[in-house]
Amino acid sequence: MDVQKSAHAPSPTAERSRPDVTRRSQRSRQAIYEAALALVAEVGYPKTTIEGIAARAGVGKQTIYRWWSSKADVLLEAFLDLSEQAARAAGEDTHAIPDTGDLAADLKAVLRATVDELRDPRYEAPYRALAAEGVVNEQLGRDFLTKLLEPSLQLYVDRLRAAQEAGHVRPEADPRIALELFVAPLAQRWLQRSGPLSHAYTDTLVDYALHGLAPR
Amino acid sequence: MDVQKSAHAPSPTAERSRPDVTRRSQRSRQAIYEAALALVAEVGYPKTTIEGIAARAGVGKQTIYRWWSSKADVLLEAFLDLSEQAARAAGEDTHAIPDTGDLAADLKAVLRATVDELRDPRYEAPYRALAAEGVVNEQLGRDFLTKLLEPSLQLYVDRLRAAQEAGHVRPEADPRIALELFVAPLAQRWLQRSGPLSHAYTDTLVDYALHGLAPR
Amino acid sequence: MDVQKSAHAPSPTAERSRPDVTRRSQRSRQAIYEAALALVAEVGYPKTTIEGIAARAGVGKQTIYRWWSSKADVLLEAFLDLSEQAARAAGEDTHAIPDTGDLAADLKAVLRATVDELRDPRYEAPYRALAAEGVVNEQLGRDFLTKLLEPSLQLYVDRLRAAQEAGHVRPEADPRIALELFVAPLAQRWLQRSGPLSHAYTDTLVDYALHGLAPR
Amino acid sequence: MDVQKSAHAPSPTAERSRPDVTRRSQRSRQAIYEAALALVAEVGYPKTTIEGIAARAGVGKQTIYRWWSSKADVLLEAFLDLSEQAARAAGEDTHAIPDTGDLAADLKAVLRATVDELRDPRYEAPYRALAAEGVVNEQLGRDFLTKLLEPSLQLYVDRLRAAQEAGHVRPEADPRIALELFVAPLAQRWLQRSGPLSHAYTDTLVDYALHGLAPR
DNA sequence: CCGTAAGCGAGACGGTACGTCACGTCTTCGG
DNA sequence: CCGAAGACGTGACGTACCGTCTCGCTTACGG
Repeated sequence: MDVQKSAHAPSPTAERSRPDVTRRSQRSRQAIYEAALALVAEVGYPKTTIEGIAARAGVGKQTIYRWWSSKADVLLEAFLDLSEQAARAAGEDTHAIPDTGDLAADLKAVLRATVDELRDPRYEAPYRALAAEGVVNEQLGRDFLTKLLEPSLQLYVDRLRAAQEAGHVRPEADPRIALELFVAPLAQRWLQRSGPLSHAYTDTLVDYALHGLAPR
Repeated sequence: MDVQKSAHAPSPTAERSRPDVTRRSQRSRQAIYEAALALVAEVGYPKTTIEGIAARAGVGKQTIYRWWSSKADVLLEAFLDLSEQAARAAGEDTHAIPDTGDLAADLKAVLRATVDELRDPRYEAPYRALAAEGVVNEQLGRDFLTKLLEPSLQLYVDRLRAAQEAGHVRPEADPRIALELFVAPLAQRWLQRSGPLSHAYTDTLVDYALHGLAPR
Repeated sequence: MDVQKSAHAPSPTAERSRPDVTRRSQRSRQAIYEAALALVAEVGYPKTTIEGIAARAGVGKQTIYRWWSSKADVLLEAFLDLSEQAARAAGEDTHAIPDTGDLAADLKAVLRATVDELRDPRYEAPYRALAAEGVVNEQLGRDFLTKLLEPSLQLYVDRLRAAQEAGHVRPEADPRIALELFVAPLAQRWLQRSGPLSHAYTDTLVDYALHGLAPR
Repeated sequence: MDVQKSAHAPSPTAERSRPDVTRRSQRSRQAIYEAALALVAEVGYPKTTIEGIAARAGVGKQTIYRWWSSKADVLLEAFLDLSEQAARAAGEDTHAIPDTGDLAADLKAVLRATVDELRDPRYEAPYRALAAEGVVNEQLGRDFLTKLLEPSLQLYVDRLRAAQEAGHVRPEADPRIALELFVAPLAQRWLQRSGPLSHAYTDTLVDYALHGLAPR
């Protein structure tokens, strides 16, 4: 049966006729990523427009709308792509947290690297833009969190668990919360410009978080 | 006397023809505040437009452009006005942190109240919008910080210093950094939706921050 | 040959990025013409706005700005289009001046027809508007003259020259000036409402012009 | 004192509370006339605004709205004032048409003077503006006609009647129409820029009009 | 190996909002 | 109470982008 299928079946599996991924132009995709990052860096996120990205990438607007649903979406993918490139360029486990046995030292080292990264002008503009958009746009916020932040945070969870097993952290402490004690203040300062970022600052955070504010 | 004064000295101090503040319509100003807050709550910040605010407030666009420089600026003032009203309505020392002698209890009480406030739908939308805009727009970010956040943070600084004098906090700890240990994680979770907000959560933060993660 | 031409030479002759005429929507164009003429007739030229035309035509403002430079420009083209349609509808030589051998009779016939046309409410409003705008706006005035008036005036020149050859008009008379003797007074009366328009009036003009005011 | 004055009786006699003419500031009036004429000459009629006139005249907007009903109205009065001044400056019967007994010569002389006047840059801009506005705005058109044009035209009527009595013009000719034969073409050429203005041109008009186009 | 259907660059289209300008009204002060 | 000043509600301006929609034109595949 099904003799007369006649299938111009537009969507094999998809519910909403997604374009044919195999025919996608990688050339255009890369050009769009580059244009998006460049524009955000040059004129800021709000003045970055889809038309502007298309023009700069030498691409039709439809090519953007075909593959992404919004400006924020383009930028998120562009940023992820940038991160991957950077990661690949810098060798494998760039962001894995070392385990020298000295938890405080390991955390300080990683946070110092983070501070340096946050100051890299290539990252600053798009990162801020994504963070801001995520605050207001729930869908993007979730994507930003799961695709970009969670993987890094998981590394802290792993390291803290190892420290617990080694008896360097209170066994009943929840690592998912514990890591916020030094990560959140850093993020906050950077996002809100509420104070200077420095290695000394993150070192202090680690000390306070590990040993508490109350006198021993 | 002074018959031939003729002095129509227009600007006593002004640098560039600012409108005459004494003639400002308080009626319009209030209507604009209300419209702005309502729209942000109803349709979200990005879909809130100056034209929309003007229409809803029954006001000309120019009346907005005359007194504010941007949508964010309007919203910031509207929010400040809302806060002031709320403060006046709730009696004097609403936000002062109590000092019962038990620092942990006092902090937990305040943070629980903060959690409740962050969940108030009247505050959520505009607060998020302002926080997001401040991330990307440096000028607004600074205003947001100094006018809205700093006064609250200062209360923590004061309470922490009192605790230091009472010997409940290590004397060498910097209160400005110390407060970030419990304030920043809460802010972060709320802004990034990276976890549930609850009284239990903030209680935990206070415990971790005061006593540290390392075993005693 | 020419394998690597790569020449995407964008503008062969163009001076400054004119829109692509081949992609122009004829549907919109006609709708704009109709809306413009209707609005001028209904509310008058000064109260006719580009926004109004766009709204009535169901068209974006930009579609007007893309193809025309001003309200007057739209109206001029709309009026030209209207004239062409009317001409096509009325057969070929509508406006050609007949040559029965009796110059006075021929001129009177044509001027009577002109009087009737000037009273047609479809023509009155846009025609007045264009004439008025042309007085003040030199560029439009020239367009109005060359595209709309000159062709008609040329018909008078032709007829007068034929009359000269037939010995019915003084051979040294300049037809370009001569025609003004009966055309200009009619135009003037109509534009300035300085007197009633009637067939008797134009007949009189022709008589005066052909035979002069001085007694014979 | 005067605590219970309360009398803000708005309109003592008038049907529509016209302001008290006796208190009118002549200083402001003159300043407004000058500003209006200057602006029309400098930036053109459409870009001349009431606000601009008020600012340039050092006058409140209300002072203009109190005494005039529209921009066109201001300009008409300003122009009338200018004409009167010019007339007063140039002695009495400037514009009276001479009667030397030679009608053609007299008309040529007057029309030559008119051509010269039409070229005076002080007159050109406001005159054009008023003529154009009058075409489209019936009320102003009538005022323009009766206050500015009719008095001049009447002079031609008078001169033509005198010529009729002297037997130099056909007795059955209607002077009101006859004058249009040379006045309208000149006006038309000037308004529509449909040809050069020169003394030779107006001379020709007079010859054609007086002696006709048909061969004698 | 050739037709056909996709992705593509381009950009016109119906719209919405922008930020500015001028309108005509209204209110405040000073003379 | 006139007049200078100018804030106000209104509405049009001309521009910038939005997201959708054709247009040819490559370009890869499947009969």
